Amino acid sequence: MEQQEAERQDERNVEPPAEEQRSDELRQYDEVASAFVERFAADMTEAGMQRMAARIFACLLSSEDGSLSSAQLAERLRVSPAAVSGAVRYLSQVHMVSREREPGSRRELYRVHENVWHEALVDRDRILGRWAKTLRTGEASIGPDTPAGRRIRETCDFLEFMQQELSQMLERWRAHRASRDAHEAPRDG
Amino acid sequence: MEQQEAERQDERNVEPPAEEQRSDELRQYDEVASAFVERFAADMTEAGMQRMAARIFACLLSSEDGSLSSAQLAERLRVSPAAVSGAVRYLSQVHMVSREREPGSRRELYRVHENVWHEALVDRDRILGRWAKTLRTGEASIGPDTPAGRRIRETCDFLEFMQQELSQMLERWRAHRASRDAHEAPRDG
DNA sequence: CGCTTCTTTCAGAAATTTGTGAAGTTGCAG
DNA sequence: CTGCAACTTCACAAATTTCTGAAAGAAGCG
Repeated sequence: MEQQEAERQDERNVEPPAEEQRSDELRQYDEVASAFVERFAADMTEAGMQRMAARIFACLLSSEDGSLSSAQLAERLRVSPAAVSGAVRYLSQVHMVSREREPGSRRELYRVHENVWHEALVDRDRILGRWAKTLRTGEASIGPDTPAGRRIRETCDFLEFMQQELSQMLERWRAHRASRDAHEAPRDG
Repeated sequence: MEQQEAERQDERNVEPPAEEQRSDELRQYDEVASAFVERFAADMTEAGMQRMAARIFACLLSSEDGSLSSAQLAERLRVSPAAVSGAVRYLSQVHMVSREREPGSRRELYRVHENVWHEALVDRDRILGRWAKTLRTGEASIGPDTPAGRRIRETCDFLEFMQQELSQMLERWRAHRASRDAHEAPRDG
């Protein structure tokens, strides 16, 4: 229920012309990853996510080992460290990215949580809970026996139903993935 | 995965002091419904929905028979008809509100779709589909056998799993509701 | 037909969000 | 303890979104 106006950022900074020559590591990144990052970030943005947060998340997702430092992100996305900092804070708050410290270094690594989607759905669950609470209160104050009250209750019932289903779905996903992995990679175990 | 900064609009125009005296119909509205509308709208806004759209949706949801005219909405929410018009257009696009014409009148009624949530989830399904498509393309271009490729595929697999589950969930909801209604209101059948 | 009523469209003002540069903070290292 | 490297915070600038007033567009009614 919360996608935005559809299009918004089509041709953004997806400029391939590698100005002078950036760090070696980036050569490969510029080639293909950037295209994916910007496109997937656009999808997420359209669905209501903050743009910079979406870009950073996509960038981490498509990175070699799922984690990058602030400086690396700033370089790849061509934005200031400040922008990275702000977006990462947001992503941490919603449990999509975790921060870790490289032992003997001042570098901090941001990593996509292994089960991002699990985390994301837990948050979603929290949101649904808040909505349900508001709706129950509203139903009571408006009057449970009025048409409006009934309509609100119906909505609330649905949300609570969905909340239950959500956790069961995650259960099934874990099972699904487990059996899939057992089948596809029977070696090693 | 797309809730916003948490707080944003706490004390907005929830002013109870009824200026001079507005239309009779509004007396009751101002009392309690407005509080609910603004609060639920805030919840939805925090989850990423456009503010005005959220307010209008909440207002319709808590209205006597689930439908109001542009003028009524403008009056209740204290905004210009123009703002209503824009938000309603958005709500129509995402299938949360439908417009209907009162037969012998120039009035147009906006109505919350009977199964708003069904509609909303269908849209959600569409979004997931788009994401999955982007991810598949990305997986291919980045390389299915790279760590990043595998991570992207995992994400995609999950989304597609969720897409399937979504429709099954709606099925179960219909069953759930049907049995509930049959139990709670066995008369009339 | 033209008047009246209700809604939409459009240009622009206001408010909000987003991103930057610069200064500040933290912590390793010599 | 001084220096440096990496990240964060802050004030401000830019871009975007959101809402309004005014004018135009429909549609019933006399």
